[in-house]
Amino acid sequence: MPELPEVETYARDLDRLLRGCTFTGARVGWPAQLAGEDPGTFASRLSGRQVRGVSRRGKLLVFQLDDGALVLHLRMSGRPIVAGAGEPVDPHAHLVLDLAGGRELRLRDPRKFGRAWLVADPETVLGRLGPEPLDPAFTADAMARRLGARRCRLKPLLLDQEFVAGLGNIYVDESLWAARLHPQRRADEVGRPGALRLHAAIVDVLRRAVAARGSTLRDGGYRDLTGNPGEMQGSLAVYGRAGAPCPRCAAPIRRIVVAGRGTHLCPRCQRPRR
DNA sequence: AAAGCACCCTGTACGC
DNA sequence: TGCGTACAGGGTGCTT
Repeated sequence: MPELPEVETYARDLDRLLRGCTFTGARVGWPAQLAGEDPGTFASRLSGRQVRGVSRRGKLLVFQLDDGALVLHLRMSGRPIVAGAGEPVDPHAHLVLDLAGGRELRLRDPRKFGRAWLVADPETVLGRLGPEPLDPAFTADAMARRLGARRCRLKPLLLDQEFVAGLGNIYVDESLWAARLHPQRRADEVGRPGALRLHAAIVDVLRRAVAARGSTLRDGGYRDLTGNPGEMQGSLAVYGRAGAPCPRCAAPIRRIVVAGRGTHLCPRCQRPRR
């Protein structure tokens, strides 16, 4: 569930809470979440490591340690929680990392898709990610050039983390609506004007979503570290709004399936070709 | 290169 | 109310 804005919110809050803290142990309830590593080895390697800072790359959380890094991917249902060691542990918190001083970093993840890596160099996990959309290096010119080299549809291309890092289903749909581009348009057919609109739309949508601390679509959906919902859901134009009026032209929003993913668009603003 | 599918898991929403 | 089914904000691996 968490995309770039939600993970950015976690990273900022975790950095404030955990910078300077030391891990003292780990309990692993679902070993597959360690990507093959032995739980005992993981726990002993993590013990004694101090958190230098917490940041985000794409949809991944990066805990820079005094030696190496802990990288977390929350995938569909992951949510980090910082709690006192005495507080009741949610049955879905399969990964619990002990902190000196009586606190714990817990990973609540009902679907168990989340992954944790303890690596010497975070680039071993992050190395294939595409550009950061909120970084100045993500330019409209580069966007136009790279779109022109691809013949696939816009929707799966924007979901591809090697093309651009951090976008997921919500913010791809929102960006395509803002840019007035149909999700099934071929990337090399949008032209320079389309590429410039798409670049501006991605940056604008993500900036607003970060400022709003993410989108919470339903109960049981995204919550920040404290359990509070985001505020972006009220500003979404198309995602989850099938049948509701387009904010721009009032035509009913439509939901279709593109590349196996639910996709929301305005059939009037986003024509298959224009 | 691009597209389609199975798969990894469980909770929730919805139709009957 | 209970039950079956489809679907979910992510990603990988394989085949065509």
